[in-house]
Formats: sequence, structure tokens, C-alpha cells
Amino acid sequence: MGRTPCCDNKNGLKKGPWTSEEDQKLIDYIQEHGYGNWRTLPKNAGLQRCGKSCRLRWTNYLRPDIKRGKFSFEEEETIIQLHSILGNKWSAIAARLPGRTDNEIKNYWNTHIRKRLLKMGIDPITHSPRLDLLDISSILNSSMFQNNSPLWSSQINLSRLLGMQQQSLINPELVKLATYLFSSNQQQKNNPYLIIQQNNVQENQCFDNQVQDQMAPLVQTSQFQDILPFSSDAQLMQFPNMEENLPANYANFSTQNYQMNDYYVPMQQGSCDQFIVEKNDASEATTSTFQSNNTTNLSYQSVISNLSTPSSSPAPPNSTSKYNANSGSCINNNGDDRENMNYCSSMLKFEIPENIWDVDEFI
DNA sequence: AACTGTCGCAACCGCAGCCCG
DNA sequence: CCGGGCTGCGGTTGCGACAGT
Repeated sequence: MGRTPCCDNKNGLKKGPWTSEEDQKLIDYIQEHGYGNWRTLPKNAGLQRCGKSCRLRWTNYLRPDIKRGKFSFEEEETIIQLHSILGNKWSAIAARLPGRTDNEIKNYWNTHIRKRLLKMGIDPITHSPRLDLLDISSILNSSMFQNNSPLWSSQINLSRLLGMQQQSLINPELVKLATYLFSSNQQQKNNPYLIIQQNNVQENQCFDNQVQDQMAPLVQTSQFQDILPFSSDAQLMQFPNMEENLPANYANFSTQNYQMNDYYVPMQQGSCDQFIVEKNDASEATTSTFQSNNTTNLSYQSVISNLSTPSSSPAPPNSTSKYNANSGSCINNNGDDRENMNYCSSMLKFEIPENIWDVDEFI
């Protein structure tokens, strides 16, 4: 439209950091007259600033209801969850975080959370594991590609898959597939747990036995049996020393014994049509379970409380949500249709293709 | 102590949408 | 309906603080 910018310098308007005197003038004026009509406000308040600068200073810094200081774990987790739903809609995210401004959240995301997710091997945009960091050869050597695998008979064209490696970076379905293959590769090592070493995902095959030993009891408590992937006591029996290794205090256990870049994903393969997503608040960890309605189960659990500071999950108590894998919608026990399942899971999206064995469909 | 590189945050910039005459 | 003004939003930048050498 070609209108003149409101903040041109032809009037000698001041730019740059605000002084305390300017702040006080702005505060005094707004307290007396309220805000509105930002274009005329600076003149009336005796400020050599443009209205835009005044509005920004007020909304991002001087507003009395602004909460300063470090982000709490609850806030951080909320930001991650909301970002997985809303993307870079900082104002929308800020609207759900009382006292925080969009600018502050945006800065915090770019300087802390985004870097952390990248370091963990998670794409901060898609909130999915980054396929470009996966060792594709180890994926291809996974159980699914052994000649006794059901997939062997499906005549997969491996070179075709390799050729799609780059393209797969932008194909969400292939990302899902690779994620699943990746998990299967870990499972092949007769290990019920998958630790994603987020510092270097390429070294996933180097399983950290120490962490494994620490994590094993995590899922062996009666507290977790209801949300575990294992459908029977017999399956639970495959874990040794389940009573001895039980931590006295799970919350302390989860926050003190793990590195922030470790994820813990017990899995069993299977086809899934529909999942139940649960959040166990008593655990002070975010726990999500995907349970198929078939005979085989698949579960995903993320210990998210190791991100920064020990704290509790922001979700309301007793929140249980059902996630329909086909529609992608997430409905909690109050019947509210959540926009995205990530509200009740965590930063990692785990979606299992409806027909995982039909690999050709993804290529 | 001096220099250099990195990080974090406040502030700026430009664009888009809404409102109103 | 149209155009100008205002506001809000998201991306980017500049600079001070801090860490490392």
C-alpha cells in the first residue's frame, strides 16, 4: 500500500535501548491514561519514540503482569507441546502461558529449546526424530531385512529405498517408516528398551548398558503396569530383578539418574489401528502408551522430566486421552477434541503406519 | 590482562490483517 | 468497495555479557 513507516527517523525519534527515565514516563502515562492509539501516545507522554517502540516496550517489558526469570519445567514442557501443535505461533503460545510474552517465548525457543531438540536428534519443526541423523545402513541391517523376516518375502527393493534417502527427509511417511525400522533394529538385539542417544543418534547401536540397568526398573513397578506395553504378567517376567531395582522414589530417580539427552522407549512391534494415550501424572514424568486393539501391542514412553529441572507435568490430574491414529485427533476423557495428540504425549511424535508391513506403499 | 568467539536477549523491521471513514 | 491507518505478529539484528584461550 506504500504507506510511510511509523518509525522513520525524519522526526529524530530515538531508537535503541530504553532508559529508566523513558520507562518511567511510559509507565506513568499508561497508568494515568491507559494505553491505546500508540501513534499518539509517545507525543502525549513526552517520549521521543515511535508508537511501535512504545507498544513493544510496554507489552514485552513494562507490563505489570509480566513474569520475569527462568522458565520453569512446566512452562518449558508446555511450550514444546504447544509448539508441536501450533508451530511458530508465538502469540498463541504466549496466550497459554500467563505472564510470558511472545517475544520472550520466541527467544527462549530459539536459544534454548530449539538447540536442545537439535542436539537430541529431534527436528524442532516436525518434533520427529531426524532421519538425516540416522544410520541408514543399520536400519537396513535391522531384523526387518533379515531373510527370516516377514519383510524379506515382500521383495523390498533396497536400492530403491537407499535412493530415496534424501527424498525421505521431506516425506513424512518415510520418516515414520524409518523411525519404526530404527526401533526394530534396536529390538533385534533382544533388548526391550531403546535408548536414543540424542547427542549422536548415529551411535544408537552402542547401547548404554549402565543407563539400561538404571532404566529397567522404571517400567517394572506396579505403578506402571497399567500403562506398560506388556499385555500379560508373563511378558513382565522377562525383566530380571524387578523388585530389587525398584527406585524408592521414582521422581528423584527419573530426574537424577538420567542425562537430558536420553530417551527411553520400550517397544514391542505390532500393527496398530488405534491407540490409547495416557498421561501418568503421579510419576512426575510424561508417559504415553499406545496400545493397539489387536493382539499385539506397541508402546512408547518418554521420560521427559529429564529435560531440565525436576518438576511435575502440567497436565491436569487423571487426564486420559484416546488417540485415533487414523484421524490424528486426540480426545481426552472429557470428550474434548484436542487438536493434536502431542498435547498429551510429548515432544516426540510416534506414529505407526496403519500397515507397516506394506513397505512398498511408502516408497 | 587482553583478545576473541559465543550466547542471550531486547529491540527493530517489514509484512499482513483488521478496522473504519 | 476501496484505501489509509493502526495493530499485531514473526523473523532478524545489534550489542552487552560471559566464557575460553
